[in-house]
Amino acid sequence: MGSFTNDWKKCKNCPIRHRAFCSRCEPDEFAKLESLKYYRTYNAGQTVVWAGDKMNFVASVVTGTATLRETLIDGRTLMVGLLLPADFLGRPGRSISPYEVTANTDLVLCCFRRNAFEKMMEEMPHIGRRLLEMSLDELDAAREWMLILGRKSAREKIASLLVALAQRKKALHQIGPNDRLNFHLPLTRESVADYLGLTLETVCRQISALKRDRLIEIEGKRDIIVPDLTALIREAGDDVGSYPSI
Amino acid sequence: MGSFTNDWKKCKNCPIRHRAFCSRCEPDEFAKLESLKYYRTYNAGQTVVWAGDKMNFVASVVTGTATLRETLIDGRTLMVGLLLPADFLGRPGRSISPYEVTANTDLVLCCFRRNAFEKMMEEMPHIGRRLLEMSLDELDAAREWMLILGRKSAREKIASLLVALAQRKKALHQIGPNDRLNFHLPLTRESVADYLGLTLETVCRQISALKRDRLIEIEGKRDIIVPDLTALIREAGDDVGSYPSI
DNA sequence: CGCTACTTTGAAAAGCTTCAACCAGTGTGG
DNA sequence: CCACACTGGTTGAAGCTTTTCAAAGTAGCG
Repeated sequence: MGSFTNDWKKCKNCPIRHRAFCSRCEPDEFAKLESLKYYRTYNAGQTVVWAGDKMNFVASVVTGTATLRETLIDGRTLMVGLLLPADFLGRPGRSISPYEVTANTDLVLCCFRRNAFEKMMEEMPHIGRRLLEMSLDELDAAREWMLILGRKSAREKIASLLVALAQRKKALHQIGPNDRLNFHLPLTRESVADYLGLTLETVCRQISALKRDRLIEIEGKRDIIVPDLTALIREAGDDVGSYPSI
Repeated sequence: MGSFTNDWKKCKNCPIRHRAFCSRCEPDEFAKLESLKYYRTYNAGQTVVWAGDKMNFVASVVTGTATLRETLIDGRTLMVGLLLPADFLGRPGRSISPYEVTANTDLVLCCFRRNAFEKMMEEMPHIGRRLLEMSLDELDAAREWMLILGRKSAREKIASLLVALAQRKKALHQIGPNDRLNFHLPLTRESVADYLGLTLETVCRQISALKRDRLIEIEGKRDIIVPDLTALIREAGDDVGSYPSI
């Protein structure tokens, strides 16, 4: 890559600057970060760490997405987390990763050696505070996901995932309440199954059923149109009122 | 209560001092904590906060246990967390509780007004750091629980819960590898079901099945004896090697 | 004694998975 | 260029697991 394509490697141009663990750092602190950070890139499908392996760095996702996956002895697996840009990977104070981390798309990580990061945390209280906030957000998200996994039917699970993706699209693209709401499903049917604790056949059938019942339309295999988000939220078993700005 | 029963109200005698958010505080910091803290007590079954309600304090569990519960519009519920002594309740920076918190047994909380706590966090970096550690532990636990909810069979779910309780008993009571391993199940069948995403009938049947298959023995309704923990771990679908000191 | 809360068990029904076949699109080597 | 394999997706039928509905047993307590 020519240097003119590397603008994002300066902290001040970094696309995740305002949401990552470093979002509250001051200019002089960014200088320190700049001197310690390094980038790693992975291709879609590559594994970042295996479950139980040592991981000597922590990182922010800069671009792309990664999945956290847990496995039982007999091979059954479940995705337990999805890392989006600005999300944090790794854990200060522990070197063994309890889950397998895989690049879901092409992935760029902004990395720090774990020891260096821990020392930085001591020096810059901003970092620890932001990291606490992010962890608590993830904890809330994990618990909401537990409710989906433990109590929702297959149809409700699929609807919940589609609602979540639709909400994200809405938030990112400032889509008005009357615009046509569409988005790309960034996962294979198998990954959806892995995410929701279903089999891929059940995922297929339920997506087909939602289409048949006119709750969604599908272009190609992966592009979803939601004609009536409120109806889809109801199908997900959620309270329409609990969502912002419907 | 006479003052002679209140020894635990001094931080230095507090039973959770070495594990709670304050575990790394210095003597002068404890003085500050002592001046701001106050206690609340709840009876078994009482609600501490309703989902969506404002909560103007944060707290440590001193004695007893509490449950975090999420609910769908039609009334289905799932326990998404179990707070044991030393665990933290509430969230700095947010006042609305996303879940219902209920006292599972008689419960004593060591409380701080949220504003006061947030100011304390600024002043004492120890607190934030310990809280981050605790949150990350909880996040790992939540993700492990997601695997149980999403991929395990009813029998495996029950076995997993019993293994977890057996492990806790072992850790707390220094039980040797050859001692008889028994513990009290601190939940009704209905609560177990709520915890594992099952119905209470399924819980009953699976407990009966485990008993029939000699993987557990039962005294009364709630006292469990585990003759062979390794066998029970296998029944839970877990890797025996992943547990410490079997 | 007769509540009430908790537990157990059975039978039928629903829901999801498993096994199997098949389709569509894409890339590859003869 | 076509045949072939490969990946991802769809659909059907049978079977198994869990839920639902129903009935009845047990223990603690006023």
